[in-house]
Amino acid sequence: MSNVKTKTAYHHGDLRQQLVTATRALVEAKGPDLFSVSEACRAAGVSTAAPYKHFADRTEMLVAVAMEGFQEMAADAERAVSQHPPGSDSAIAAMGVSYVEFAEANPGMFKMMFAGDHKTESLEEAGHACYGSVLGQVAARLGKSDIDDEVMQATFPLWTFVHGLAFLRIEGKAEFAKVQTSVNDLVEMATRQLMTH
Amino acid sequence: MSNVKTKTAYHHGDLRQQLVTATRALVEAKGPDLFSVSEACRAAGVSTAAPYKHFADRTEMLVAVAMEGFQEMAADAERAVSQHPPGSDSAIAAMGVSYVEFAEANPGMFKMMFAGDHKTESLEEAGHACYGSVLGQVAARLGKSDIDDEVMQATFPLWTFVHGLAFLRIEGKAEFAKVQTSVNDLVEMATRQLMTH
DNA sequence: TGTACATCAGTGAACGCGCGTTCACTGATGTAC
DNA sequence: TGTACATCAGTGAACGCGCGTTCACTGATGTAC
Repeated sequence: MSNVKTKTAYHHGDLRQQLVTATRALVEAKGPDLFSVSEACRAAGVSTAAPYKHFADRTEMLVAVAMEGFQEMAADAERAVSQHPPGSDSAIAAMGVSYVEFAEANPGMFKMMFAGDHKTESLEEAGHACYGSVLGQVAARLGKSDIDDEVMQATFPLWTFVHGLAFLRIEGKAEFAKVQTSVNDLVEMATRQLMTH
Repeated sequence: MSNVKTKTAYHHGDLRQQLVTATRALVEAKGPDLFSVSEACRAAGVSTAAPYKHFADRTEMLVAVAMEGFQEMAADAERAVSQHPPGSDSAIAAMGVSYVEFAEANPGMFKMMFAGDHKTESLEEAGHACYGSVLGQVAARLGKSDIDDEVMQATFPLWTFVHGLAFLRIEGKAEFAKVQTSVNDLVEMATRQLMTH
């Protein structure tokens, strides 16, 4: 299989994607700060100089992983929301649940996406796109056709809640606090409560 | 002044505390993963071998900083709660606000305290002590004399919310989401809403 | 189809660097008499 | 009070290590004729 890799990878191959995948695995395994270019190269089976044909530096490799994260997160949210009536509490809650589930499935990447280091215009955009679809649902829920200030004020507490839940679950604090309630129930309850004025 | 330091620090001095302070500053400046023993030594004005008279290794230095964090956090919460009627919504909200304010004042330390690396029994204890005083307030609010399951289920969403708010504010996501509502108002509203069943 | 050439992805060796930790040591301090 | 000694906090040099990045190179591929 390393044979196949080598064959397809050389020249116009998929080394860039292989490196992103390796970087992603390392970010999960030891965190973005402890990720090293050398180790990603070892994992991908190439020399330590190879990445510089695809990325300007170490940071760009991490940014590529974060981008992949935002894209997957957006896709997850889209899938979740599509199974509920648009603008319903359950649609909003479903997006929240998918957010937490993404974080639990990709804790290293999730933390990195929100770590604030390595900011890029395209990363910022990807983040806005994710948040935008939540804003859209809340607007629909409030019977509004555009995203005005009221929509934004109403959405932020929901984000706050699911973001906190994502982190606490990643770090095992749900066990620490002896909570057995499922993510689904927690998010549904909070959505209902926080949407009440 | 480095004179004074040297004079008082040598032999039975306060090098340990000086190193903790230096480590703390570095954790704030560049994060716990990028903290280096050498740099802390430079900051404290001692040789790189000196810390090993006070700490077993690099990790122990970070643990000491996290401990300091939990103690300060607990003190802040105590101070905040003492200015409100015990078991009131406003007392609970005040603890939440102090949590977020601590995080904003010590973002690096805060993230490290919840990062999950470097777990220690005494750190775990310190965390429990912090959470315990919130549980106590919620129990009082619910008219209970002990911390039973209902109290714990009621408390967790509150923690979730303020934890999420702390992180989002640290990372500047409140501006990202164009929210101007103050931390105080956000926490008070959420407390009221999440305490409703 | 065959050949000459330009392109450019990946190589492998090297660089300078800062790191965590260890070691035998030194010399200021505290204590026993 | 003075002296001899034990303690032990801090030194400075050294260790082996893995890192990010650069560099001249090689050789497979795509293209023009």
